[in-house]
Amino acid sequence: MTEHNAPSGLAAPHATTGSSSLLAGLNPEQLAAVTAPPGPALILAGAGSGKTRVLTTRIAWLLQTGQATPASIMAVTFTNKAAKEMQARLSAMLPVNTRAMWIGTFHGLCNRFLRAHARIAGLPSAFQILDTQDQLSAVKRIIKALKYDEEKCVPKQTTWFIANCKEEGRRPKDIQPRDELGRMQLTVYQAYEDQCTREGVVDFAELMLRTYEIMRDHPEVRAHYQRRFKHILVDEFQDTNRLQYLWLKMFAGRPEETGNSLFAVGDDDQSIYAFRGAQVGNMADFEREFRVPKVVKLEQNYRSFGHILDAANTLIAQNSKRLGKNLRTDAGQGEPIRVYEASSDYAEAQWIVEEARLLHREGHPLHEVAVLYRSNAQSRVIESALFNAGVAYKVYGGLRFFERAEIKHALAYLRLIENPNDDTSFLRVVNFPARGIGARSVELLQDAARSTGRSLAQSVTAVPGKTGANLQGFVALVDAMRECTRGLTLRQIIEHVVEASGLADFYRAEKEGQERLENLAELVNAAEAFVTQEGFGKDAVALPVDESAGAISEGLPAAVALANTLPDAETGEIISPLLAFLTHASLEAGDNQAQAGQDAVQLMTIHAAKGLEFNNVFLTGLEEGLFPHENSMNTTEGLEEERRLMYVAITRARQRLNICFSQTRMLHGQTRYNIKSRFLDELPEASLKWLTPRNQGFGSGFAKSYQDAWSSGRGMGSMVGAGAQPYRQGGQGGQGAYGGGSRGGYGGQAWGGARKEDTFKDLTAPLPKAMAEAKNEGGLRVGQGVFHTKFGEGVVLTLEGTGADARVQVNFGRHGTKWLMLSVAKLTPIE
DNA sequence: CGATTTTTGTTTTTT
DNA sequence: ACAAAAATCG
Repeated sequence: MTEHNAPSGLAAPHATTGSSSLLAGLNPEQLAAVTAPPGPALILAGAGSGKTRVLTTRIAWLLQTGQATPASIMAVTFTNKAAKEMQARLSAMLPVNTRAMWIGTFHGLCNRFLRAHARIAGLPSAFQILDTQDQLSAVKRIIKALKYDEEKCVPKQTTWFIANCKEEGRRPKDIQPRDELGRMQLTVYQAYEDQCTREGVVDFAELMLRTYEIMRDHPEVRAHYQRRFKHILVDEFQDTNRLQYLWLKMFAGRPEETGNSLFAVGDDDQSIYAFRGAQVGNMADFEREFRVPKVVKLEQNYRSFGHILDAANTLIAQNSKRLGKNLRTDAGQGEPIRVYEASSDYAEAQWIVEEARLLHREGHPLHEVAVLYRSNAQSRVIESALFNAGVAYKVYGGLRFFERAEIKHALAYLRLIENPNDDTSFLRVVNFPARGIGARSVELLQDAARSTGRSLAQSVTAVPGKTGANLQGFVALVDAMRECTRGLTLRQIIEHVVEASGLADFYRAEKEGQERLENLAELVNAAEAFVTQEGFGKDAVALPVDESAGAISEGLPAAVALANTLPDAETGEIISPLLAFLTHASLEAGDNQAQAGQDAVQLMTIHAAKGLEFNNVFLTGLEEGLFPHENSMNTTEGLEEERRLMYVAITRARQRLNICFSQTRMLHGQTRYNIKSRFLDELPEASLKWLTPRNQGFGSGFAKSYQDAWSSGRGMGSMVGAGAQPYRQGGQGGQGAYGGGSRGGYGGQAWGGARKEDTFKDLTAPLPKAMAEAKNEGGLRVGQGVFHTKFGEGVVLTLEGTGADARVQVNFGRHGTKWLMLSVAKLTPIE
């Protein structure tokens, strides 16, 4: 999203010609970054410090001052969105031929590289790209074929193992297995590689690794690219993994030999992708290995007000391994951060809805209101509340366009047209729509293919009888589609395949198939759009190895794209528009945002919010175990990454930040009692405004939320376990549209999962014994907040026994869950 | 073989 | 709670 140069949303100055105006409006830090002398540069760019502006201005400045030609520039990003934005901003700044530059994602550029060097790479020129789903199904297939126990050699973990190996640059031959599992995984890895080679497919990690290896092993190729790309710029450098760093080093070469400049922009405090292999250490390594003369720090923030930055700075200061950076602003303190403690996730959502409405009434557009959460599961209750209140909202994340089942089915047929030996695609659609080819037939076919080392399509004649005939029928169908679509436009090809495959008929017959039909129609549109506006084949275009500065791109696109064919650099083969589109579909999963531009509250995970900014932010679920997440809070590294995530979340807000948490929350069908997140304690008290009393007990919070829920006539499912009186009435409320009440009311799970048999449907039944007991034992009840001299704040989960035997289970958050004897432990109720 | 029922597994995610 | 994958039945 656009980074503004003032919290008020002041737009960047218009670009004109002349480098002086290009640089106008930059602060001294930004200016130093943009005009850094040739050689390695590391820019430590804080949140909202104008990072994208610096990156694009740097390129423009290099071009304008004649230090670089377009063809000598490579700019690498992680997402297609970032690459597109860079391209767009650059074109707005300068009348420049961005086609001559290599601007794209790591994987997009690798794809471009490998298409140009398919032969050296040992790949068919029409190689296809496996996504994560395809990869998993391929690995599953291999594990089954090897007759390994899926309990021991878990498919998902094995794909993770393979990806990790590749990201460390390790091929099967480089690996020494240590144990049984390692040996199994290695065997699968080897078989997977063989299978990918046989089918002519590569996965994402393979794109990177194969490009790296070619650069490493082919001096003439390496020399060419090192000679060509004098300026390599990298965005979000803190997110690079080991292989990506090696890859960059390979393109840059030794600076003293090549004279190339590697310009890296990143923020170690916003490193939130260690879980998928990102190595923040690459920043420090880069500084050391390349002897970066001076790290430029962009600490002037143009986004948020003072209280928000104070909170962010104070929080992140508690992390140990940092390059060190402190954000500052000229914008004044602004409003304090508001903190709200809710009694339940439901009440939390309710509060957010009310506040969002209030903001809307005050004139804030809804798209300037964002609700952020740690995990996707949290969105549901918020969506419900917004929906019931009639407030427009939009959820980001989830299934993307090209990941939808019907789209993947259609793409599988298209891929088979392009490459009949793509077994993954074959298996996906061989019996979809159903055509009498069951699991047994497929197994026979796989056995036949395995014994001859051929593809499934090549082996159909080896299966005898009726099943064999069915299989041959399927192959004939695909062959017929290939024949019929020869010479057609991309649009016609897809339309034909959707009909001829039977997909259209299948979904027309389905009750719920309407949406899927619409998506298939949308696929045709996407293809059409790809051919026309995207300037077809951007990703698939192969550029001659010996092209000279910019010359190649000048006349090429218009003439050749119209012909819908492009010559391959080396082989002279034709790259079809279909192949180009399939590549596009693999590398760009497609937006999942419907109705863009509609004014709606923005719902997303904190990860998804990185790089975005909003006037009003609601940060939800600040509870121990949820944020920081329980799976990450037991190691220092894990906790520090969670803290960086919190830092990212805070710095999304321009004007108003609201943080909320809840005493109870439904998770996996059980009510959980959490205590507030330690991150709240790590924020400066002076920047916070508590809307609810500190240390408020469960009871008083409940009273309010009960009123809210009851007056709006909604269910009480998540509030069970509060007081006696609302208990019954709440059940009746539960018959309404929402909250799970319509499915037989609340069950025993409301008791922290301790009692499985407490499910009762009679809403007039007397209170369960557990509740009566709980209410009186030492003045404690389930959900009660307590204070312990050693463990600090906690929440009562379970009460057992009476009198001297009375025991209580308490969740103390970071100190874990403890069983305590009431007669021994010093517990003070918090009210 | 194909539909129905049971079991399972649920942090974050781009390419 | 809830969806997707696996197991089981006609």
